[in-house]
Amino acid sequence: MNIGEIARRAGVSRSTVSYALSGKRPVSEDTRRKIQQVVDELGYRPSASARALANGRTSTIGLVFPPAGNHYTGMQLDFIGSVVEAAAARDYDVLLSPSGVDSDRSFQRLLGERRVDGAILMEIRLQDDRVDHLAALDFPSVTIGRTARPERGWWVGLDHTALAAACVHHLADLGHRRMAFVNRPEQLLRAGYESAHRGLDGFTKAAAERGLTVRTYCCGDDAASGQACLERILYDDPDTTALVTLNEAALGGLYRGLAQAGRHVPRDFSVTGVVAARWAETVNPQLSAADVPAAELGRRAVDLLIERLDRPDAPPRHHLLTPPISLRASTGPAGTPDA
Amino acid sequence: MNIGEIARRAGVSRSTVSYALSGKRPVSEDTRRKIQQVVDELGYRPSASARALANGRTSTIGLVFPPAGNHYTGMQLDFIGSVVEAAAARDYDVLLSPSGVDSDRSFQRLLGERRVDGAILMEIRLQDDRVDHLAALDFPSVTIGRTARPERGWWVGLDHTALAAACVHHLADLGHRRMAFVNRPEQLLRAGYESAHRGLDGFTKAAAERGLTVRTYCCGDDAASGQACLERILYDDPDTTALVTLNEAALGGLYRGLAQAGRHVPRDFSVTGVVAARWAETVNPQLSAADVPAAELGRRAVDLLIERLDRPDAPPRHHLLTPPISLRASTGPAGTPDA
DNA sequence: ACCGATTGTCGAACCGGTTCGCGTGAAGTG
DNA sequence: CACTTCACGCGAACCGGTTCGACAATCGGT
Repeated sequence: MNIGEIARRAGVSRSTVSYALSGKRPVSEDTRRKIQQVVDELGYRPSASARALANGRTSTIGLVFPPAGNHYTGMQLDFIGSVVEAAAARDYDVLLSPSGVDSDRSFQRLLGERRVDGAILMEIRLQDDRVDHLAALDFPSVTIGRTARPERGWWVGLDHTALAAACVHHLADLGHRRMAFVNRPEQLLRAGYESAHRGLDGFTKAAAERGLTVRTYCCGDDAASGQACLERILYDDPDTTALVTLNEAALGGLYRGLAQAGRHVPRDFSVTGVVAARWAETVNPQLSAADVPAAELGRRAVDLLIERLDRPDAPPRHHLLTPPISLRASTGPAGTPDA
Repeated sequence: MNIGEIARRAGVSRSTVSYALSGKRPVSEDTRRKIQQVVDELGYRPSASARALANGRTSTIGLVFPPAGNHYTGMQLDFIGSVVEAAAARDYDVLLSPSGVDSDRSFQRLLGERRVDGAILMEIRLQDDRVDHLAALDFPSVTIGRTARPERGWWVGLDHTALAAACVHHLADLGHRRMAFVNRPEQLLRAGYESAHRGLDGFTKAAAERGLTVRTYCCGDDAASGQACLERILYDDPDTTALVTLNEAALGGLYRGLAQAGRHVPRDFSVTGVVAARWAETVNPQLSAADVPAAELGRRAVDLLIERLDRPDAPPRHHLLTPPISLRASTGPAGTPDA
């Protein structure tokens, strides 16, 4: 069931079959029909490996996603789903690669063995050797998130600085004066994860601007850590009346901690942050938050990558999104702290 | 940077390079070292496409996951993560394919174009044309979940019947006499999703066995539907004191509905079901539930598939798991209904 | 000193497509 | 009717690996 077989049965040469199927050269209507008929009868489909070898394109894009041991968040699932779908719509397959660092085995496979035409990277760090490596190789790639020097790159991303600041302003407008920031785990912050850094930055600056009293915390990516973190927040400053978080996975724990401390949301305590909409709607009360448009980011990343593949020396493009805060039920006016 | 280049620089033939790297024939220590040195210097890696074409193996497995439009659940993310990791550990890549039906374009790509050596299928239905199709082709595959006739297949799965029954018994032992079952969306039930069917079955049979009064519901995969569903449950039978659910995504909504109806969990109302541990720990109070060992299922699926690839006519194998109920904080003794 | 076995390497064919240059027969033109 | 033009299809080379059969050199044995 290879192209030779089709050629034999249709009574033409292999090249004619190839041209008939690809349309890269004209073929008479008669032979085209004959070939198509044989192809349909046998259900022939050209081998992806052979084609890739011959024309140097695999029609596959690599999705490099966070290394193991990380707890995956709902956002990441939405990314993956939307990337795969958008790619499929453009006739590309998606190869998953769990990869942390540059010298990683699976990263080597992707690039060195030329399994993919281009790559999409998630979980970007401000200083990211994978990104530098790919840039040095001039390998077509798009990042979801941006490094400290995003000028020459192709990326889609969220303006975490502005989003965290928007959360602060939202709370400050409601009268909150003492608030906490619950970040991703310290390990990720130290590693330089961009969302953790820029989010922290935006929070800190906006808080200073508004003259607020704030504390910032790192928190593990799970419910138990969230609960512990909240206990610590109230221990460090019992007058805290609000928090901003980037940590989806800790959210349930934060809520539990508040409930156990007898703080009612939103009457006694306001919670907001940057979280995927689906997650925000799951907790009780529903979270007022900047909804991460994960599906849209994924789609746009694919669009950019394919554009880059089609026109190899197009100038870099990017999309920076700043979704608004969706008001739900987790924030409210600050009461008098000691009442 | 192909094998010919390496051969030239090392002063040997292409075949010698191939043998030196694969070890499939002995090569003298001297030339082996020389070749290795050149390879290291140039950072040479053999092209995956060429290799796949030559020896007919892609070293890639396909992961067929649910069609678009579905809300993805946390479980699915854990599957994907663990599959990718387990595959990477065995030197396989994972190709994602969003696919519903047999005749699907991306399904055709996977099989027809021979992009993968084998496949793992998620979201199995009792009658599943994809599974039948693959079986007819004798294409190596493993399903996560099992069809109505699983005897001749390779699969890993959860015993949803037993798990749902265990939930019923757990609640009945606590004294609950009137309970509801919250299933996945009706559309999925009608389509024949195995977890929905077997779960419903197990629930119904166990309830009959214990002489309980029960109602069963289908519920959309999101928080809003969960909330609506709970309202309906209490409207249909205000004396309901417990529920069992398979629907992770609706869980938050169910809880919210209970809170708004003034029912305290677990004092006035018990909730249990079959849910990924991470999710069960996120809600407040934490859910007592049979924890879906998604990561383990994913790992085992990869192991089975690779075993099947390595030994093409080994007899079918499978793993049926029945995780115990983890007692957390969402179930408690039934009070007197009218008190 | 001769012979058979062993060891290490090479050349060629093959996997299944794509693409380039060329030949052939029919149609168009003066 | 001879001559260009064009449309169509063919054969061969190539992509970058793997694998098989053959061959030369070395070795041990008698």
